[in-house]
Parts: sequence; C-alpha cells; structure tokens
Amino acid sequence: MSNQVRVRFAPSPTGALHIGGVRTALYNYLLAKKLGGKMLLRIEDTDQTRFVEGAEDYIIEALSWIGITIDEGVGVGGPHAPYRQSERKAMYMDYAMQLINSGKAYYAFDSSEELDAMRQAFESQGSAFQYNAATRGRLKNSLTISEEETQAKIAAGEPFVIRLKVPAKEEVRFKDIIRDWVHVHSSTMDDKVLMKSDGMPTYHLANVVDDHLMEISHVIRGEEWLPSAPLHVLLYRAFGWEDTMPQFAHLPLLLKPEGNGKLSKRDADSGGFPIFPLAWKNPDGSIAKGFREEGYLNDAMVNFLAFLGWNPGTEQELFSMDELVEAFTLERINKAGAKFDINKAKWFNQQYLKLRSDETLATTYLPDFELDKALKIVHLFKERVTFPQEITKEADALFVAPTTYDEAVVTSKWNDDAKKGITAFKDALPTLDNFVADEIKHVLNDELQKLGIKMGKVMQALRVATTGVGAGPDLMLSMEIIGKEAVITRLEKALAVL
RNA sequence: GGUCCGUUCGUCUAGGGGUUAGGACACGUCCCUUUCACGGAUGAAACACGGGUUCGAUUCCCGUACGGACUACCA
Repeated sequence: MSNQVRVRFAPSPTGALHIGGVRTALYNYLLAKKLGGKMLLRIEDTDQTRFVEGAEDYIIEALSWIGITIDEGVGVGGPHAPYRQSERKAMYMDYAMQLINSGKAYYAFDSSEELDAMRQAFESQGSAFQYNAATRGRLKNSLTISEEETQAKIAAGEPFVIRLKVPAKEEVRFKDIIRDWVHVHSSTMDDKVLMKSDGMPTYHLANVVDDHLMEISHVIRGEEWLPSAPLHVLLYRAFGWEDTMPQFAHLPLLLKPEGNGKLSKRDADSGGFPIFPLAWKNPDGSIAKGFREEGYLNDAMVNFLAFLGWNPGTEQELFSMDELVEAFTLERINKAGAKFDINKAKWFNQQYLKLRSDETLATTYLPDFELDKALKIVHLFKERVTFPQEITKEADALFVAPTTYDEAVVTSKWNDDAKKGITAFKDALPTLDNFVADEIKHVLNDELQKLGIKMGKVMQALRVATTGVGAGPDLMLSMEIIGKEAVITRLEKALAVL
C-alpha cells in the first residue's frame, strides 16, 4: 500500500447538505491539499428508503461552489469506481460472507417486531437491550440453530441479516487524531447489523469495506460517529485489515447559536439565516434558503467555516483557501463543539466583499448600469454593506426621488439658514455644466459663502432634501450619480413641501 | 438509563505549571467625518466546581456538576 493521503467525503443523498457537512468536506479537502493527497467523493446511498431525487447533484454543486474540487469519485470517476454504494451492492455480500466463514459474523433471523418487543421488555425492567455476547445465545440466529436449519431458512427465502460477532470481553481502543486515545469495552457494544435483509449493507460495513478498498488514509467525519468508531475498528480487525486501517479524526459538532444542542434547521429559521449552502427545493415545493442565494460569498464561507473548530494559532483572521491549505493541521482542531454565530459569518462576508474589485462587483451586481456609472455606485456603497445584493438595492433606491423625509432630521436641521442655502445652491446648479462631485461642492461652497452660512449648517438638510434620509454615503458623489436635473427637481420639491 | 466525548470573556478562540490570561465578532466610549457606515483608539468581559500533585495550578491527576453525541435492518 502507498503512503499517499487519501480522504473522502461520504454524504448520504437524503436532501440538502447541512452546513456542518460542508465544513467536514472542507477539512477533508484541506488535509488532502496540504499533504498532496486525493479528495474522494463517495455517495452513501445504502438506505433506499431515504433516497431523495436531486440530492446528489446538490452535493456536487455545493462542494463546487465552496471551492472544493473532487479528485476521484462520483461525477469524476477514478480507479475505484463505482463510487456510489448502491452500485457496489454486489460486493458487500462477499465481504460479509468472508466474515461468516471465518466465524466473525453470523446470520440472524429475529424480526424487527421481535427485537422491538425485546427492547420493550428490557426497558420495563429498567435496563437496555443489547444484541451481544450476553444475549445472542437466546436469540434466533445461526449460533443457536444448526447449520442445516440455517441453510434451510436461507434457501426458503426467509429474511435474515448478518451481524458482527463482537467479542465478549475485549478492550477496543484506537487513537483519534483530535481526541487521542479512545477506549471502549466490547461488552458494551452491540452485534451491529452488517447486511440488512434487503441485501444492502449498513453504513458500518459499507464504510469499512469501501474505505479499505479505496485506500483511504484518514477518516475525517463528525463527532456523531465517534461511538461507532470502535465497531469499525473491530471490523477492520475481523477482516485482517488492521495494519492498513485509516487514521480517525472526529470533528466537533456545530452547535445551536443559543441554548444547547446541535445546530438544526429550526435554529437557522428562527435566527433568520440559512443552514444549507445552496437553496433547496423541498419535496413539498417549499424552498429552504441557501447561503449562496442570501448573498454569502463563497470564500467568506470557507474562511468562516474553517474557523469554526479550527484556528491557525496566529492572529491572522482572513485566509484564502490557499492560505488555509498551507496553515491547516488536524492537530489544531478543537475538541469542543462550536456554537454557530451568524454575526461572525456576516463580518467575514463584509471583509470579503471589500476585497472584491469594483469591476467585479459592478459587472456582477449592477449589470443593467453603464459600467462607468456602476463603478461609481459600487465605490459609493462597497464599504457600507455586508451583502452584495445591498449594492443593487441601494443603487436602485438612488434613482427614486424621496416621498417622505426623515422627521428627526427635518425638525432639527430644516431651518431658515438651510432653506436659504439650499435655494441659492439649487438656483446656481443650472449653470454648472460639469456635474461632478468636486464641482458641485464648489458651487455649494460659493453660494454658502456668499450668504455667510457654514457648510455644516446645511449639509444634513440638503441630504434629507435630496435623499429623504439623514444617513448615507458622500452626498456630493451621490448627487453626481443622481444627475443634475433630478437633483434640482428633488430640491425644488423639498423646498415646496417642507 | 448505558457507553463515549467535552467544559478559557455573551460567541469563535490563543495560551499552558509562575502571564497585566492574548486576539477576533458582538457591545460601550472617544477620534475621523456633511450624516451613517468604514477605519483608528480605548473600555467592560473568561480559566464550571471540589479535592489532590506541587514551593506554586487556569494549565497535570481524580471526582462532581453541567453540556453534547450515540444507543435502528438511518447514515
């Protein structure tokens, strides 16, 4: 086997990808790039009942948006194809049989109803039912019935599952890169189902077999998998693959912004932010918001997500994908879960928006304007907004004359001096041929000087007369964009109305 | 209930046997300014608790509390 780093992101196509899954994919990708390895995408669709149309395409598009390129896997192919577990179905039974033949696994014929009843019974006595060394001798499986009887049942088409025969008393331990040694006693583990009665493998079997076959070097996944990691170790051992077993790294969870528990769709809805990278159309037709559609920039999301559970140990906050690759190490990932703070995401968005060139912003968000004008508008708003669509909104608002005027500003700033100054300014405007900020300011200055009025006395009044509000970007630049005739009209109206 | 994992400002976190416990977001104040924002400065704000080990523990160990994940023929 090679020493090459090979990691995989292995989601289930059960719907839109949760933002936590995006972070998991990102960490996998960062490690792969950092160590010159390969990033695989494997689709874990062994549960046919949960398959959702379009989910796979969604996953691929989401990864692509975030900037993760897949080296091998669904959508791109590779030496270990197919990468969709449903298409690998046939081989899993062979591996399960290998375990049956070596006595590491066994057939079980207990029905779901029987097992449920068993759980009920145990629960009523205050204990938990486990299908393991302590109980399997009393259940319906190939360990309690004869070989002939077992074969007869199978031949008769009776449904069965294959379970791992977990050792009765054995200390199972493995080294997690993030959590160090984790140990569990096998007596507390279940004889997990490996092959389901529909002929599909469970996650546990499929994941171990595929990771082995695909030569995965590091399994980087969410903390929710930590409890089943010992089982996977046992599986590697049962197959005799322990010496090539991948290294494990279980990532801390993304938590609710407030209160306790892991981040859910509900939290996102009540917090007014998305939880999916891209908008997703639910089967019922409703649309779930996506970060992309809400105006979050992909590189801002990458930076934000990377810092949720990891940090470089320096005081640098802004990292491009390349810089992240450079700085990333699994060892610097935190153990504790991280609360999802959308404020921080917004801050990153603002930072990255400012980093975008005026040209990019102008052409992508103000395509209906002449480039020259669009650039001026971008310049005006770029540093004042968090989301790019706000630029569009502000731009449109710029060309709509105010219908109401901010009362607070009017009462405090709209006085005789202001009126005099604005009137003079307005009257002088028609003679101004080159209607640009500097010239406009000159005119204003000259007129006010003639009247002996200070600039500060009229600025706010002029602003409210022009835009209706008391806050905004540079007024002179705004006027330049609005245009001479429109400004004059607005001032006349304000003078008449106020 | 059982198993496993975790716990530094409100949040994301740095640090690690002796520090004024550092940074970022958010928040307050001030400066800049035609206002708001940006930017700059500044302030308030944290080692869950109890034992041990030690000259000394926020840091190491053990408990407790609290939180989380898992506990399906789902992943």
